[in-house]
Amino acid sequence: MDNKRKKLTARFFNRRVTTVARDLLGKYLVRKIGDKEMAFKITEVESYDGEKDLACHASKGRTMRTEVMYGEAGTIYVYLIYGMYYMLNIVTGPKDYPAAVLVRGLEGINGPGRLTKTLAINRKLNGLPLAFTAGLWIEDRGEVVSKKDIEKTARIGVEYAGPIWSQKLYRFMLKDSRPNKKTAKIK
DNA sequence: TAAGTGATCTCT
DNA sequence: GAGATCACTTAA
Repeated sequence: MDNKRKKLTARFFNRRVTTVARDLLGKYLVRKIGDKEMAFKITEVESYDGEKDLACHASKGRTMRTEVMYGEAGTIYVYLIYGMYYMLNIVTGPKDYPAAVLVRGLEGINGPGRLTKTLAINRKLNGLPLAFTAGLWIEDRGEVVSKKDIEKTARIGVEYAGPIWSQKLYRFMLKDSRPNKKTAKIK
């Protein structure tokens, strides 16, 4: 194994969700399908932190759908939204504490819906541990991300969570790989 | 800017 | 069982 490529373990994910989210920037998401391997740098993430976070699915309590979020750190949480798009999340924090990092953007791929389409991520991965066996894992390739390269903003599409939670700076992105967005309209 | 899409949750 | 909701994308 190449010593520049360190696979992130459950220990990495078993920390505060915002810390994990920030640290995931600059890491590589690796997807292996058959003999083919793809790797993309993570450029944008959001964190969802516990039942108290009204933007978090688990804010309504434990259900069949959210059960995965209560699981072990490093578990893959995939769900379908708007009837068309899969979202990729990584469960963080201790067991029985529902928190997860939503992977929103990779280098060259903007938008969480397109991300999962490109990487062929679907419901079959839901609940699996982030590992070689699932064909999906995250590597540290030795790239250093300094604090000033990280931009913190409010999360997207969570206005229903109310002013307090929708304004939390739980979204992290790399400045230098910022996608060509139209002028950000943050109201 | 509008609309499509289907799983999930909440009420009867 | 029925209806509302939703963390997005694409095409005009």
